[in-house]
Amino acid sequence: MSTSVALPKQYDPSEVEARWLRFWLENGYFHSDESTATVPFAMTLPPPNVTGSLHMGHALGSTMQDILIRWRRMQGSNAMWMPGTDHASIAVHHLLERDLKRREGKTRFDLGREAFLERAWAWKEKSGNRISEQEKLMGFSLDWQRERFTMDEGSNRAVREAFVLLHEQGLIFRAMRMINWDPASETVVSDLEVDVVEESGHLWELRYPIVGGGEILVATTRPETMLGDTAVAVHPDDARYTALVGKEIELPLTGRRVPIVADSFVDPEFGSGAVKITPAHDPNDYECSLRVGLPVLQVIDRVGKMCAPAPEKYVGLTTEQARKAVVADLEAGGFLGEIKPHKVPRGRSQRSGAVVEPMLMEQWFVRASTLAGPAIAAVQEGKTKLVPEEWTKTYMHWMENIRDWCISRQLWWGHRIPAWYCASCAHITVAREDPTACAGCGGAELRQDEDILDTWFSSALWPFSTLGWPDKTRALATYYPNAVLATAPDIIFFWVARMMMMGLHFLGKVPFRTVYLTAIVTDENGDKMSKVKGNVIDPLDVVFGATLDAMLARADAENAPEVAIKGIKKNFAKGVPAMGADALRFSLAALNTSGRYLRLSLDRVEGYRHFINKLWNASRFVLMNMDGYDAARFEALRANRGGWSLADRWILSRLQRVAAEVDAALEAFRFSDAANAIYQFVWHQLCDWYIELAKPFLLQGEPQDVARTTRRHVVQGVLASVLEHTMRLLHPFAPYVTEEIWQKLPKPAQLPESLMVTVYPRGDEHLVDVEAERDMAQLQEVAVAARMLRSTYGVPPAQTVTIEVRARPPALRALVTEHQALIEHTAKLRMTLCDFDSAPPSGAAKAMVGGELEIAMPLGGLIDPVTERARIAKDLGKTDKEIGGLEKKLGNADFLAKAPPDVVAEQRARLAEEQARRGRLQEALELLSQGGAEGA
RNA sequence: GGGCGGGUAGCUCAGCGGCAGAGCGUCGCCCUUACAAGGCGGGGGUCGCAGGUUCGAACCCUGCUCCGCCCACCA
Repeated sequence: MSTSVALPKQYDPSEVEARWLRFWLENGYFHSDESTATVPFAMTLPPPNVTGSLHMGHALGSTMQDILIRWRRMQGSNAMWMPGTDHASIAVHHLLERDLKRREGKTRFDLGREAFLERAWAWKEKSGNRISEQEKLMGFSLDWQRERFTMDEGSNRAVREAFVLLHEQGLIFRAMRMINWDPASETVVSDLEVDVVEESGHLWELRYPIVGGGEILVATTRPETMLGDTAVAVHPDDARYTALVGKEIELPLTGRRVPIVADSFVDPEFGSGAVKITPAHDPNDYECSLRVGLPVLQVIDRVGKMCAPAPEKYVGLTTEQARKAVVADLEAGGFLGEIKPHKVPRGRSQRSGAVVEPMLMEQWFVRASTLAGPAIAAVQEGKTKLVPEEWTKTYMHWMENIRDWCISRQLWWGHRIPAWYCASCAHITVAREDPTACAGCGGAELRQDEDILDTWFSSALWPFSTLGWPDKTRALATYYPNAVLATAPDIIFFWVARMMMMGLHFLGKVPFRTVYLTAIVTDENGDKMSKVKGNVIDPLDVVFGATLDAMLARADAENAPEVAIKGIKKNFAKGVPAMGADALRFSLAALNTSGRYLRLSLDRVEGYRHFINKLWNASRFVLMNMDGYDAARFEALRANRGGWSLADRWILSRLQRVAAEVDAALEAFRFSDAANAIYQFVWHQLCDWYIELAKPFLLQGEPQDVARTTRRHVVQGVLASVLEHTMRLLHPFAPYVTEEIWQKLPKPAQLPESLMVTVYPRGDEHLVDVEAERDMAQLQEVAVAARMLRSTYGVPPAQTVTIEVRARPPALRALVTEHQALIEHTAKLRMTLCDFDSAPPSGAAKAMVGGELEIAMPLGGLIDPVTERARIAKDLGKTDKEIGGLEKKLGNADFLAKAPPDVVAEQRARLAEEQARRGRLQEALELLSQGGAEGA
């Protein structure tokens, strides 16, 4: 038997969350077993960068994943959620090298490869698991025993295996290509890592003297590259230049002579129709040089400075300095024509921000076009579905136009390329184990390729490398393919597409059945959160709270710029209140509609914190009233349906409906629909109505009053049971508060130790009570109408009013009579039932419910005829408008002939109701005019 | 230059052929013993513009317009 439990009036998440997190972890509830026979449901967490800390994008994505995994686990699936972190090659370099520069004034080259890597590992050991700790605090039920890292032994082995296999198959190769060079990080970056921005620059016109007389005009946005020119090209059909093709020009400043060539890529309409050709530093020019057969002269080096064979005086200058010098010298020599402002697209490295230099270099590539085929087919055939579906086009478009993927990087932190060059022959040995001899000539003098692999190479293998591949493990057999991958749309190309290609290639199966693309979290103004703008809402600040001073101190420690400090002061003037993980999680779910962006503001989260608190207090109320309750006895009463009221039947029916709604919504990844359905149920059905209706029955009566005691027991049981099931429904969204409440609720003995391993409710159609829902809805309308009259006339709460209810249909009369107490309690007044055709007292305020029930509130002299007339006239106006529309529709022969019969019948019924309503309202208005005249 | 998404209440967004909705904000009344982080009630919309299809359009089609985003080697 249960006794009352007292809870604090305000919910304090901090203590509760820490306690249950420990409990879940200690009891291994997050762990999954690949040998379990139940249906597997596996997901892989997109591994965050080891450099990172949890940001709102992670919080959103991971909350949606945790909702799915907790939901499926409760449904009985073998739910596995794989955690891990990514070594994030460039990001780590960036961070460590910046630090090295600041503290010791050194570069990574001063330190050397080995020493640098030592530091990197030390740093990783020290701060690499910070983000995992943060994920735990959010309540994410990741299977921590499986936690992996993209540079751990298993991943290393998978990377080697994949590289070697692809190389054997000719899908990885080494080639001289035009690549994107980041001179700040001194590495190649892939096409995806370059952001092209249109910047304002200039178009310089250069006048190249032709050998033998005359000149030819060329235009360029990068005059400094002329030092590497090896030709001038014109269109072969351009009559202006036909005679010049084959002649040479005297390339200013260099003393070189280069030919005038014809190539059809030249647009005769642009500028002069002649273009300078710099094969080493422009992709177009390089292509042209291949077609025409021109030498390639590299005049810009790895750090973005001019180098030989550029003339001595320019060597060592940055491209920017060189530009000034070259322009000045050209001008001095009379080689400069017009200079016009011009928009130039400029590629910048995403990570370093440096202007990317197109360079011709030998690098390793993945032949993506071959791998893309199956990845395209799999999506076309629906083996993998993208949700929301719109993203399919984006994926397809990119895949169909995919280019070879440059995978080598001139960095140190990462997977070193398993290729060895031989001192005595040209053979390149690619091997799983470090070789001791050249596979070509047997020579012993081998040198391993200095480069490492693009971080995304190991990420591409992640869905199966984490499950033991290349070994054929039980885990791989059970959890591959994953059920769902949830990630942000900005890494569809970087990651999703590449996992699809690699997964299909190595396993012959798609890596996941559904890709759920999350929204991008922005601030309340729709701006992307950025540290520079100072508008970043840190998820853990929301959970634990943060003062403005603490936020500023943190920004200062990160050397945030002045604008960021200003932004923080403006956006977080009062700091961030502590709201708990549940409030944040629920907010993210409730605001996550199918749009591409999710605007988050602290106000919104605060609103949902109110919801958590509301739930807390409703539970408090229930627990305060559980004296003498016995769950077993209730189950017996439930079996024979003894003593059930309309309200009991109604709330239980509503519970079934909300469970069905949540189930359907989660199946369709409609998280906001699911969250809002629960919100609506808890607040507006359970709290606003059922708990209010329960109150009178919870009062302790005389023990010998058996009927009353039984009734009380039923109400207690309904409350406890509905609340218990509500906790289950809500648990994936707000795991902590629901566990806390659930543990305290009186409940049948056979349930497990934790809410998170109970069975998730599914809506049961048989338990939906249509009649109870319909009756309850009508009674609610009556109560609401009565409250409206009361509120309109400002009847003081202390004043007892008796309303008169007039209803025409006998069933409605019976319903109202039977549930008089319900109406009186919820509208806080007394009521009498009168004959429909009897006249209400003069000076009564009136309201209609539908067309056949009227409420009259006698107010004696208190009624204000002006207010009342205006109110009723407005109501009448609306009704007239409705009738007008309906009559027009029903008067239309086409409508009657072509619309489905049920629609026609429905419209007829509505018309009848509206007409009845109009009659009654008109009467009221007339009566009021007489009464009003008398009164005045 | 191509492609994608969006314009619905003051704000944020659902609805995507059959009575225009929610949350928040706003206004009025109320400390009614679960909750003032609360209760009750009210007001608020030519569904971006113009055509078309349909018995019927916020919803489907066409054009226009404005706002985002992604892709693209034009000097």
